[in-house]
Amino acid sequence: MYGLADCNNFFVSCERVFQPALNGRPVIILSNNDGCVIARSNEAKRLGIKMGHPFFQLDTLIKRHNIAVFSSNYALYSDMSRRVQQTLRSICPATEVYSIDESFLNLQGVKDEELDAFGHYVSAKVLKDTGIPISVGISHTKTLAKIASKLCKQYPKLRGSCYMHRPQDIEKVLRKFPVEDVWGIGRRFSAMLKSRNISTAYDFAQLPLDFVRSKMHLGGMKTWYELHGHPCIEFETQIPDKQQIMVSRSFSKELDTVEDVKEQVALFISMAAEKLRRQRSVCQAMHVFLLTNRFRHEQEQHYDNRLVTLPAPSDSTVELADIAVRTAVQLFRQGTFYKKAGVALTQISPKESVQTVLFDEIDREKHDKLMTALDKINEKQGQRAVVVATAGFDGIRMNRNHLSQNYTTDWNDILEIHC
DNA sequence: TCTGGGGTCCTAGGACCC
DNA sequence: TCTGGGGTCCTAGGACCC
Repeated sequence: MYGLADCNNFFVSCERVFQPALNGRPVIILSNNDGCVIARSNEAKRLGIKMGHPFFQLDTLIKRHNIAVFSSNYALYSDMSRRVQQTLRSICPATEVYSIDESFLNLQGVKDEELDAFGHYVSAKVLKDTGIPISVGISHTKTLAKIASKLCKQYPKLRGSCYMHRPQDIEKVLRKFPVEDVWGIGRRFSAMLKSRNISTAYDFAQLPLDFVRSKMHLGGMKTWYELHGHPCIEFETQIPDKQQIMVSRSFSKELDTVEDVKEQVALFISMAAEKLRRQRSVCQAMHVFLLTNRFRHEQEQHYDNRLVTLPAPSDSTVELADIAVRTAVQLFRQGTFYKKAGVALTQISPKESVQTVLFDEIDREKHDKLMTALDKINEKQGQRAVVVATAGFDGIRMNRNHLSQNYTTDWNDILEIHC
């Protein structure tokens, strides 16, 4: 049996833990740069606010319904996520962190007749320890467990956990479950299925496997088998290293000077390099890109980008920033307004297994020492206490006009709560 | 005025090898 | 009438996820 623990309206729930007055009130959380809606409370969902809806179009609705608005506060959400995972790990035989708000649970060792009670225990324990309400789904496969957890959100009577195992119950659920909500069936495939009158998970599961294979390939087949109760997506115990590390942002104001672009790119590559070092990897290529505002149709559109291969694998912010900034300067067009920029590190490999280059112009040992010192200082003194000079001290040019406090991670904010 | 930011896997097709 | 047949590796693009 597979379990899934899914935090309800996670970002909203995080804000509510520290501001209980928000309970019962519609709440929305905005994407970076306060661009669009990325999380909604049930009340906000009922008002018809959709995922991804542009924030600036919601003015009147927000006033009329007294909707609480927050910029995304990832420092808070990451820390709350860590707490939820900690509780889950303390009571489950094993867990697989799937995303910031979801973990799969390995239920080996829990007897069948105890699974229902166990699910409810997990749900209650996480709420008690962290203040975050969750929905637990338990079934024969990951895909079915996902469906079971979604049922909890629909039916409060289930009290935060749904153990779905009897064939007749599963069939009953699948007959009502929209095919587009099935894990693994996205927008494109649901449109294709709907045009053929396949509208529920049950309809999909009744399709001949050959059809699924021909139209939806391996991924579709896995989903099909999983809906029939045959596991195809296994439990992953260890988190694999990232094969790509990307940092990119939209800016509050478009950038049209090469200095501004250099500064932001230097900042992004520093953040990416830090993530790279955290997983003890090096990269041998980077992708740098600059984008104009895709919503300004009257303006000429550019996607200026370049893939650069490094002379040797590296994890040094100094070296990577130098290359990234020089690439950005080459890409920069005078008279162009850039709305977004980013870097992606690729060709990533473990640091230990790297082959040294014979004619290396860089003193790797020196860079390593410097990076270790830099990471240590920044860990202690807060991010960006020390930066490469090109990155400047102003941070990312981003709107975050509705930010809550860092209740759990920032010492000043913690003091304020307790005083 | 204002429209997010990450990731993964799979497949098809081209380059290249013998 | 006529085209060799396997392979591997890499990349771009499309699908998906949150």
